[in-house]
Amino acid sequence: MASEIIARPLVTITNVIWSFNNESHRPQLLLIKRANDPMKNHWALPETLLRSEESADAACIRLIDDKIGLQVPMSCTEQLATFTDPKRAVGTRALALAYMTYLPVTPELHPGYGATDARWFTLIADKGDFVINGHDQEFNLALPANKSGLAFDHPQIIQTAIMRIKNKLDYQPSILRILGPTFTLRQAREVYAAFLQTSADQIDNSNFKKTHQRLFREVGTASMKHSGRPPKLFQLNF
Amino acid sequence: MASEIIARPLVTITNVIWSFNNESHRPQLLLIKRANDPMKNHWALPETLLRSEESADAACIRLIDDKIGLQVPMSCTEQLATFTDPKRAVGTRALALAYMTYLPVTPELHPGYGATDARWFTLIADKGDFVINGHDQEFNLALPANKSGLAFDHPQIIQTAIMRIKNKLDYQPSILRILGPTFTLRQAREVYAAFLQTSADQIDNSNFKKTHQRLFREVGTASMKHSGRPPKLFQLNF
DNA sequence: TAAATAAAAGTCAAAGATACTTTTATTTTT
DNA sequence: AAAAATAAAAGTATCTTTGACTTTTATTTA
Repeated sequence: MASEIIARPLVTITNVIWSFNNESHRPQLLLIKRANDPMKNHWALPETLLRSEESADAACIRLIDDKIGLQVPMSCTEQLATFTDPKRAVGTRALALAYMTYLPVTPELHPGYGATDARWFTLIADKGDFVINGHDQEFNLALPANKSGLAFDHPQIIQTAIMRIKNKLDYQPSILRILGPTFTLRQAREVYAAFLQTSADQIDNSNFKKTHQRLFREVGTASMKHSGRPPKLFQLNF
Repeated sequence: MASEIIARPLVTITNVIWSFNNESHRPQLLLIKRANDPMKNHWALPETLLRSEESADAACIRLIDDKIGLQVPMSCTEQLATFTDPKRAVGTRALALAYMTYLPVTPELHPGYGATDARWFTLIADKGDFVINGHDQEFNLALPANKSGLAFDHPQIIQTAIMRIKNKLDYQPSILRILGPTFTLRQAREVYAAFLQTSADQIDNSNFKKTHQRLFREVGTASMKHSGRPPKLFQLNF
């Protein structure tokens, strides 16, 4: 068995970075426009190459610092899955070690580090499909990767991310970290609604509180500028 | 930024292979005794190196064929997680792409392919810890990797596998595939009991059926040799 | 000060889970 | 062959959780 058939692949850390859009009240994710080949000028998930003396966790934290200048703790990041199709990258063998990051803030974006542009794309539902929308274009994630316009197998990675979040909604909704350290029940319902493909007011506030109260605790009352009774503030229990 | 700092790691496919022990009525997993360095003579999970033109899924199927001579479909295998600590292997950089396989049979084991021995170890609970037991020794998975006697970070990988199985027990108990194509409710309860650290008769049969019946369907009645009413046979719905 | 608003808090019936009992189909013992 | 033992299915009653809906409360706006 010749040793040259053993793979020594490149390993890209590919990160699905989520935050919350306070205007549209929707979750959003970060895409960058690639400055270089392969897939130059295509929109893609932020990536970096794993380095020799670095764990994937550390590379993921470094990626976030490089792309958006934020030093986040590991607690807002988790491993998603590893994508290994030998043809997923063109011309070279590269594994994608996919991560997810829940940002508690929505920072201003500055292109750089291999990107000519960087934007937030909001998650919307369209006839049962998930679509990410922003910056005068949108990508339907149900389309095959090469049809969608997104680079590589990134539509599939994002789809996997969405499904993971959806599955965890009822026992460990880490996605709520995008709302910051504290949040109202309405905000939580807005996030849930996006992943369940419904609207926040289809989810009854009282029932939502009853069925999820083990997951968060009350930490005070918000001082709202809008009319109506001020909402209570909650914090995740985990 | 010098290009030599970019990692070109080896990638091992590391597989937690489960089957059911019909004597002890317990789930068991496969360990091999390593024939070569690193970690020569240590018990370890079966592994293989990813090849250049091969997906990780394909490598995992190949590993099972090499180690136990079985051609299994992808449906009995799933990706677990990727372990990337730069110090997890000695002397070289190697990622472990961990998988789980649920074997519907318990084949005879024949050492070979880098192993001087290969055995089934049954999963048992000991004061809240999980322990794997067999072949006149046992490994406590709660101990730090280097204390347990198992190679590399394999105790941590097995622990991750157990937790994944436990979390899926109530919505997609793929682990029941180790019982073969059909199974009785008692057998299912035996598997559940092992991961929930209790005994099968602590789980009420009638209630178990009611709360899990959406997951399996009746496909007939077993012809049992033992005394008592013959049990019904079930099949997974997914 | 009254109306409008938004959210919390409460109610009640239906569905689901849990502890427990009874019945049924089989083997073993007498 | 009948009775006892066994193991599993099937059934029952109570308690808990969920889900649709109503009422109350705290705030802003008219």
